[in-house]
Amino acid sequence: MKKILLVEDDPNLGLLLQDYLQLKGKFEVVLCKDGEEGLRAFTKQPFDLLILDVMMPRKDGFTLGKEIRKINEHVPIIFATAKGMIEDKTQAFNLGGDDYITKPFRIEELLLRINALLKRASSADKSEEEKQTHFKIGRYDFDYTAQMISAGDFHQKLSTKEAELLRLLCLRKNEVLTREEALLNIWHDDNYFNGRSMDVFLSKIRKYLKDDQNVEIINVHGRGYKLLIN
Amino acid sequence: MKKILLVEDDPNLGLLLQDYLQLKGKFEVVLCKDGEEGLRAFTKQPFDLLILDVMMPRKDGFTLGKEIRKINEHVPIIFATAKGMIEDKTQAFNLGGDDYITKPFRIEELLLRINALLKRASSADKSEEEKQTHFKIGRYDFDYTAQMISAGDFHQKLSTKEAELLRLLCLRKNEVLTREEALLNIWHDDNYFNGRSMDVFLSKIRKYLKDDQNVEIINVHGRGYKLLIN
DNA sequence: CGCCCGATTTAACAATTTTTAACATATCGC
DNA sequence: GCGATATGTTAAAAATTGTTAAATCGGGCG
Repeated sequence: MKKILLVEDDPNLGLLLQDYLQLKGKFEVVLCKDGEEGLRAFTKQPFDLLILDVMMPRKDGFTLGKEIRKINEHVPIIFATAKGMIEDKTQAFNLGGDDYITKPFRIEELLLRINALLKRASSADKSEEEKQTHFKIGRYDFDYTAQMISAGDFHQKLSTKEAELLRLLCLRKNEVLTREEALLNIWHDDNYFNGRSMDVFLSKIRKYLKDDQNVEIINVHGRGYKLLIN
Repeated sequence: MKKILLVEDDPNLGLLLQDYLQLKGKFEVVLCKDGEEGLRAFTKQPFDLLILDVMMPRKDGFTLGKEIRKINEHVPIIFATAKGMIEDKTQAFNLGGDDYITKPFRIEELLLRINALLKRASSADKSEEEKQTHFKIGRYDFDYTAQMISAGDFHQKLSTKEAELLRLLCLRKNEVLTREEALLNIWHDDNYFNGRSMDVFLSKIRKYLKDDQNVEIINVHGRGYKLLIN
């Protein structure tokens, strides 16, 4: 669960945002009522994203942002600013891949930006291997994004779960993909029923790949599966 | 190159403006001589900006503007009005971020406002990613502001919701646009009926794009949609 | 006002995807 | 080999999505 630091001096707005982001956004939100408090919170625990009100007593949002940048170069920041304050000041920050939003704003709009920034941040630190979307499986080509297996003019569309499972197998090809890893990755919960569901998908995927004798998904009893190629 | 629709009944002024804007402004300018003709042109092809004379026979500029706003919420409009006509009437429009200019005006003044509006439309207070208004979708061009899909001389007008949904898909192309994100963004409320409504729009958009085999909107079961290009 | 029109929503039904259930088979420790 | 557990396969049930048509809404116009 992602953790957000929200620094906003207006308690009405602050609490509203906190509630909304916790409920709708499924985030853990720490609320601070001024810049000083915000800085203390930031030094004490890690956050995935910061939302800083610009107009605040004691320490304004831009100042706080600059201080935080000295401690952490990468954490994404969203500045909430009144109209007109934008042009000059934000320039300093826009380089860092941060964002700003002008008050008043729709709360859905804020959620959108949060997700966009978090996504950008997380895709940046994904390992090369996890970005791979095309796989060669014997004589088949598997396009994870398009959810499609092809071989010559043969095309087989895959459902989302089929594609996700096959992708994990490919990433671990010739090694064991544990049932637990697959379940946590795709179903986000390792329980009996999800396990049985996965078995059904394994069965389907094997059917799709049955025409190439050099491709096989074998079971490693009690541990998981291995995609063997050649 | 930006495309402007100019609706002006005085042929002298109309041709003069058209020439000037094409030469100095580097715009493509379509000239219509009354409101009816203007509305027809607007529904047939995409425009980045409209200049409407207010005093016109058959259908005046304000009426035309209102009708156009019904079909398209976003395209920027400049009204050319005689002195004194301004205060009351324009109020209805000023909300939409439109502009007006009083006749007689210096032509440089008009050019200035055009550029200001175009810039505002594209940069307002939005984050980098959200500024984009033109998208290439396979062999189609999608103009979000004009709410129009084009390919060669084929033009398909989109409703507001259609355009917003397609825009979100474009912003996330080849990635998942979650149902929740789309619903919060466009409907501002994620519930069963809005979800079903969205499904209907998806279906429509797929029809518009069906003639390019390289373009596909696939479902990611339980999560959302992916716009695949190539 | 009542009518028309297009945009959107609601409803109905079809198709697809995923889960659950049922039963068959395999593996392991003993 | 035997019982317990794990896996393979198929089919039915449940949930989600696709599509089409009808109902509704709201603005313009006579």
